[in-house]
Amino acid sequence: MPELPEVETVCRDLRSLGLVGKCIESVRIFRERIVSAPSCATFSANLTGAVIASITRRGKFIVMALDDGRFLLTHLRMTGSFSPRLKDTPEGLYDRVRLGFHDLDLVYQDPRAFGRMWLVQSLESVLGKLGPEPFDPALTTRVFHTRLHMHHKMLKSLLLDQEFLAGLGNIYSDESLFEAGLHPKRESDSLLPEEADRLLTAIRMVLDSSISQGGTSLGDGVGNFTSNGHAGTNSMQLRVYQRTGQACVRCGQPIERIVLGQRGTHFCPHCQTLTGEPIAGQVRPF
DNA sequence: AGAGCTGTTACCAA
DNA sequence: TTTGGTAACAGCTC
Repeated sequence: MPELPEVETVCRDLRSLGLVGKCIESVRIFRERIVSAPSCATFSANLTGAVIASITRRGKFIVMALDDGRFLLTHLRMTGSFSPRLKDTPEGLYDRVRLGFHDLDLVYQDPRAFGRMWLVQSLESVLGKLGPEPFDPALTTRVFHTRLHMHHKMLKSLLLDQEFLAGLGNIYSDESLFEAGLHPKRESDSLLPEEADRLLTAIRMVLDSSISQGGTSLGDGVGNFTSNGHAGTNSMQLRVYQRTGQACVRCGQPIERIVLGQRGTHFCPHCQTLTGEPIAGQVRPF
C-alpha cells in the first residue's frame, strides 16, 4: 500500500540495517510470480554473490544498485514489505523471497503477492516510462502547468498516473487536492498557472510532511505498513482520506466520498470547488 | 456468514 | 486519449 513517503521510509530503514556494502550470499524464492524478470533460476543465480552498492527510490520502486552495475528493483504494490530476520529462523506464512547475508536474512513478505522484483542490467526497461519525481527541481511550476495541459483528464486520475508524476497513490492524491483547494474532478487542462503552482506546492508539502512522520500506517492488520516494526504516524495528519462524513478541518462541512476511476476519492465539497471560485464563509487558510 | 471494501497496476473494451 | 470493467490475492470491516 506504500506510496512515495512509505517507500522512502523503507529505503531509509534498509540502509540503516547496514545492507549497503553487504554481499547477497543466498537467494530463496517461495512464490515464483513475485520475480518478474528474469526467470527465477537466472534471478537466483545472478543475484547470488552480488554486493549492494546503494539503496535508493524512484517513484514507488526500491532501487538496489549492485556492485556489478546491475539493479535489483522491487515494487511493493499493495502489501509488500521487507523485514530483517535472524538467520536460521523458519519461513513465515507470507514470506515470498529471502535474501541471505552473512549475519542476517532479509525477507520480502507480501500477503496478497501483488509485489514484483526485477534483476536488470539497466533501469530503462522498468523505470523508463515513469514521470518526474515530485521533488525534482527541474519540475518547475511552469513545467508542471504545461504537463497538466497535455492531458484532458480529471485531476484525481492524472495524479494517480505514474507516467505523469511518480510516487502518488490514493492517499496523497486526495490529500494534495484538498491542500490545494482543487476538486478531484477538475479537468487538468483547465488549471490556471496559479492553481498549478498551488497543486505542486501542496503535493510537495503533503509528501514531505508524511516522510517526516515515517509514512502513513492504517490499522494494524497483516500487510499494514510499518517502519522498523513501528507504525508511521502520518495517519494523524490526514485531512480527507478515510474521513468520510467527518467535519472538514477547514470549514466544518462533512467530507464526501465518491468513486473516480474505480478509486475511493475523499474531498470537501465546500473547500474544493469545481469552478475555482473563491470560497464563501468563515474558513481557515490552507 | 457473507458482501463489499482496500494503500497498486496491467490489460482490454468502448 | 480517456474512462470503465476486470483481474491478480488475501485480509479486514460491518
